[in-house]
Parts: sequence; C-alpha cells; structure tokens
Amino acid sequence: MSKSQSSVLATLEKAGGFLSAQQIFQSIRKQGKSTGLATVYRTLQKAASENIVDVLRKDDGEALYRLCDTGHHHHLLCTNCGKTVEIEASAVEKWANSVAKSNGFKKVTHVVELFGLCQKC
Amino acid sequence: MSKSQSSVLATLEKAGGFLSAQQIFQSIRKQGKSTGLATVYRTLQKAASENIVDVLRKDDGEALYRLCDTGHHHHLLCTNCGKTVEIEASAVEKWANSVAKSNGFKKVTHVVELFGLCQKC
DNA sequence: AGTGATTTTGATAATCATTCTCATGAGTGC
DNA sequence: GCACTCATGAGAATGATTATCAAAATCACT
Ligand SMILES: [Zn+2]
Ligand SMILES: [Zn+2]
Ligand SMILES: [Zn+2]
Ligand SMILES: [Zn+2]
Repeated sequence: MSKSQSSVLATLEKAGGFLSAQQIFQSIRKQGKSTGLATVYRTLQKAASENIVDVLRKDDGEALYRLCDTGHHHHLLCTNCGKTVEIEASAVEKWANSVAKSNGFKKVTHVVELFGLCQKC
Repeated sequence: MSKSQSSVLATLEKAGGFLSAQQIFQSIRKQGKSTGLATVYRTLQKAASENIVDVLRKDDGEALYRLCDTGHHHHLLCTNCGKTVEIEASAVEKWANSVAKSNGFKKVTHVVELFGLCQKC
C-alpha cells in the first residue's frame, strides 16, 4: 500500500462517514499532500472491490464511499431522516448467485436496498 | 399529458421493467417518432416526483426507471445487450419484510435487481 | 550506489449521463 | 386568423468518472 493510497483511506477513516471522491481529493490537497483524481478513484475502486470500502449513490448519482470493515452488506434506509442500518444478508447473496448461474449469467452484481420509515419518523 | 410524454411512459409500460433514459430515447426514435433527450428526462423527472415511476441506479451510476404499478417482480439484466429475465423471489420478499420489522421500520419497500453478462455477451 | 524492469502517479484529455438554453413549434381560446 | 402560453428538441454546458501516457517512484539484483 503506497503513501498516496493510504492517505485516501486515512481521509475516510478520519471522516468516519461517507465522502465523495472529489471531497477526498480536495481534503488531501488541503493537507498539502500531492495527489491526483485518478489515484483517488483508483484507490477507491480497488478498496470497493476488496470490500474494505462501502459505496452508495446520492440521488444525483454521485458515489459516496465509507470505510467499512464489515464486508459486503446492504442497507435499510429511512427515506425521511436518512438513518441507515447495515444488513447481513447471506441468504440473499446465495440466492442471487444461484439465480444468476441458473440463467447463464456471469460477472453478476446485485442491488439490494430496503427503504422505509424508522421508528422516529 | 402530451403525445411526447405519453410515449415515454408507454415505452416503460411495454418494457415492463427497468429502462434507462437513453434506452427509452432510442426506443422511441426507432419507432419513427420524434423526441429529444431533454423531453425524456423531463418526463421521467416529473413522473418520479409523482411516484409514477421507480428509480434505481446501476453500479456505474446510470439511473433506471420502471413504471410503479406493474406487478411486483425483479430482474436479471445483461449490462451489455439489455436482455432481461424476470425473477421469482418470494423468499426475498419474506426476508425483506422480516428484516424491516425487526428493525422497527414501517412502510418498507425494496429494490432487488441483478446485473451481469448473459451467455452471448 | 548503479542499472534496468516494473509499478504508481497525476496532469490532461476523453467519455458519458444528465441538465441547461433558447429558438421553434404546437396547442388553446378569442 | 391572432396573440398567448407552454412543450419540444437540437445543441451547448456541466460534472463525475475513466482512459492516456510520460514522468517519477519503487523494486530486484549486482
Ligand atoms: Zn427516520
Ligand atoms: Zn449482497
Ligand atoms: Zn447480453
Ligand atoms: Zn420484491
């Protein structure tokens, strides 16, 4: 793990929540460190594929990243206040893979998101 | 509702599943009808704000739209050629409801879509 | 340290969905 | 027909993401 790459993840760690790639880029620059957008995106891409970073999309389509040590999972999102709950869904993972295989599909990904109103809302 | 607008929704209805704005645009053009991307996006935007269509985002950030009142079901979509397979997922339905209840969420909806490459692609 | 191979970087250009602009067209009522 | 309003759509602009590629850093081995 190079110096450039770890500063990307360090920025995420310090933030403790979701950041966009552009935010991470500017944050690193403000610290006086050298970096480029390409490196930020490359690092986030690899981190996401290794499940050490969690990705979700804003309404406008921009991707947000968050350090995530719990591996692949899904979310239950309150559509009113934005509260999110992380969900373990191994049953769904297995189901998704078997459905894909039985239909001859490869390189299968899936979107599984739950929306609703939390107790407060 | 103008002629242009209804052809956008008609395209969605005929598809019965998720389509991107670009797919809708090209589909209408292939039918020989006149339309513009701006109109397609405007129509989808308004329809989404009125809850006439559901919106979700692929991994690459592209938005997909579906008519709301079609019977509830899920899809396996080839990200290259657009081939879609309808999926039975009663197990997922039960799972989603139980997860939502155990977290105290109400009025829960869910998005479950699979993406991959079909045999030809 | 020196040398050559391999990997990483980052400025820049390219891509692509989406949005903006605005002149034109279609419709509506008088 | 005529004025008015609103929808349309071609093209430009936006903005995030990705691709290029030469320069820089790192590595492997002497
Ligand atoms: Zn809430
Ligand atoms: Zn999953
Ligand atoms: Zn295909
Ligand atoms: Zn379902």
